[in-house]
Amino acid sequence: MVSKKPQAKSENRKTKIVVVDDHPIVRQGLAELLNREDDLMVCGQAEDAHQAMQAIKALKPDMIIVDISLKETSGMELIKDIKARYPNMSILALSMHDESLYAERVLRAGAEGYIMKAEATENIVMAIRKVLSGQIYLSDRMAPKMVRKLVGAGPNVGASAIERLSDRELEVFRLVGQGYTTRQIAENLYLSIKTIETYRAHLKEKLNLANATELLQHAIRWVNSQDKG
Amino acid sequence: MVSKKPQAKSENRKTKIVVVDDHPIVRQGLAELLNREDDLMVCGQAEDAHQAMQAIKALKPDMIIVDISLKETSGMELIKDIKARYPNMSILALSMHDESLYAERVLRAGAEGYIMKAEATENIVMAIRKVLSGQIYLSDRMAPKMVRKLVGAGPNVGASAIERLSDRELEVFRLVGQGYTTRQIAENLYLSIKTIETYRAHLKEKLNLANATELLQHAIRWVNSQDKG
DNA sequence: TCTTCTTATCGGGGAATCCCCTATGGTGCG
DNA sequence: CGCACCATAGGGGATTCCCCGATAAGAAGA
Repeated sequence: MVSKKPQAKSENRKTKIVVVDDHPIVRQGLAELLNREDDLMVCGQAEDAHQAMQAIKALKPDMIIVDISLKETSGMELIKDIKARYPNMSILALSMHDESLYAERVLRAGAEGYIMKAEATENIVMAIRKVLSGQIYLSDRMAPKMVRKLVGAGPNVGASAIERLSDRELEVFRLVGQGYTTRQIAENLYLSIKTIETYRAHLKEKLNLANATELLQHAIRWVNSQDKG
Repeated sequence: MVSKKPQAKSENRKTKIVVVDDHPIVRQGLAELLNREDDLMVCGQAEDAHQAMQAIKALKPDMIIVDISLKETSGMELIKDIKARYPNMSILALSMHDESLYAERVLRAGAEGYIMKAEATENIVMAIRKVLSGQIYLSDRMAPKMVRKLVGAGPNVGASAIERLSDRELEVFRLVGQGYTTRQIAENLYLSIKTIETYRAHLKEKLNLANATELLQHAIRWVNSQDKG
C-alpha cells in the first residue's frame, strides 16, 4: 500500500518486471507480450532462484513473475525469500499446475496472485495489472473457494487447517499419508474400520477435500513436507 | 525422404509450421521466435489434439511442433494419429520433461525429434531446422544413449520399471499421480472405466505394487519428482 | 507364414471401500 | 446443565477394487 503503484509513475517511467522461469521460450514469450504494453517492460530474466535474487538486487524491479516449479530451489521458496528481503515487492506466481493444488500455498508464501500457463495471454496481462494495483489475483473459479478457506477458517487465520485437527484425526492423517489403507489403519490402531472411515470423512471436511483421492494426495504431500521440516 | 524438404521451396515460400501446446504463452513465444526467421512461419496454433488435426487439414503445414503433455488426448497419441494420416509430415516433440523418459517413446510414435522447453531458444530453432532437413534431432546428451538402445546393446540394461510401461500405461500413471480418479481418467481419455481399471492392474503388476493405495502413492511421488526435473 | 507376445480395449461378478446419515458416551466449559 | 467437540461405530447404497476372461490389432520371432 505504499509508493510502488503504477499511478505513482509518470508516463515515461514504465513498470519494470523480472521474469523467473526455467524455460527460455516462456520467458521470451512473456517478454514479448509485456513489452508490447505501453506501461510495462521486462527488465530482466532469470532461470533459477539465485539469478533471480541477483537480478532483483541489480535492477530494482517493481514486480516479479515466478514459475513455482523451478529446477533448484523451488519457486515457493524463492517467493518467501523475496518477500523476506523486499516485503513490498509485487509477486505473481505462474504455473502449469492447476490452481486448486498450489494457489493457497503460494498466497501463504507471500505472492499476490496465481495464474496458470494455460490461461489466455490477455488474462495474464490482466492478472499482472490487478496485482500491480495492489489487489490479489485468482481465477474466477478459485477466488471464492479461497475466500471460504481463509475466512471460514475462523479464529486462527493463517494457521493451516491441519492445526485444527484433533490428535486422533492427525494420527490417521499421517498414516493415510504413509500409504496405509483404511483396513490397515484400523488394525494398527485396534479400531473398527468404520471408525477410521469416520475420521477420513472428518479429514475431508476439515481440509476441504472432495474425495478419497484428494485426501491421499494431500496426506502424502504433508507427510513428505514433515520429513524435510 | 520425399519432396517435403525446405530445399524444395523457393525463397518466397516459407516453411509453414503448426504449433500444438496447451499453454498460450508458449505458443505465442514460439510464434514470435519462428516468425522472426526468414524462411519459417507459424501458420496455425492449436491447444489440443482435435484442434490440431483440424488445423493440419485446413492449413497443410510442412511441420508440426507438439507438446507431449496436453490436456485431453496426450501429445503422444496425437503424434501417432498425425503420422497415421500424414506419414510424410515432419514432427518435433516439445516438452518440459527430461528427455531420458520420453525421447524413445516419441521417436517410436513417429516424431523426428525431441527437445525440452528448458533449452535455449536458438537450440529450438536449430532442432527445427535439423528435422526439416530430414534428420533426427536429439540433444547431445541423449543421442548416443538412443543409438546404443536402438542398435540393441543388450536387453534393457538399467531400465527402470517405469520405462517398461507402455505409452498408454504411462499416461494413466501420470493422471493417477495428478489425483484423478478412475472415472475422471476414463472420461478424460474417452475410454471405459473398465479399460482404466485394466491399466491400473497392469501398473500394479509391472511396478510391483500391492494395492490401489500404493499405486496412488508411487504415482504421486513420481509426478512430483517429474515436475522438479 | 504361422505362432506367440504385447498392447489396447472392454465385460462379469464378488469383495472391499467410499460416502452420507445416524448414534452413544465422554470431556471440557461457561 | 446445556453445548460443543471428540472418540467410537453401524446401516446401506453407490462406487471402486480386483481377479477372472475376451477380442482385435500389431510386432516379433521361428
